[in-house]
Amino acid sequence: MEPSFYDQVYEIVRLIPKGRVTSYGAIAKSLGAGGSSRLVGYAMNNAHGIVPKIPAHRVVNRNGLLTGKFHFSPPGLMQQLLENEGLVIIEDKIQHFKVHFWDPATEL
DNA sequence: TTAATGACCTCCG
DNA sequence: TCGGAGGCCATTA
Repeated sequence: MEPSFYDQVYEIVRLIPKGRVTSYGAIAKSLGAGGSSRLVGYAMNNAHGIVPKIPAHRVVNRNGLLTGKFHFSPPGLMQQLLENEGLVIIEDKIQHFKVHFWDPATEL
């Protein structure tokens, strides 16, 4: 099976350093997909059965809002994991998001 | 092959 | 400032 968009997304998410977060659009752009931000989220949907485990909790939307937290079980797990990384989450939104933001296109 | 889906992003009212 | 609708592209059935 050739490396598909999904594999690219998985690899990028796994490269996210601890205590850092990124956005779907940033990942898509770094892959050269630009407008395929939805594909990143769609890939995360399949990431539940991917190994090694994908730190999807480090991937949020452009506003730093935990839009996909409801896909976790329990839904509060995503916030809990981010807080464990040293991040601050209030009302399902990452505080100082731009400070903890990790741009794969820049870091890589 | 066509049609439908989606953990988003951006624009317009 | 807040809310709603459309568009983007790859994967799956």
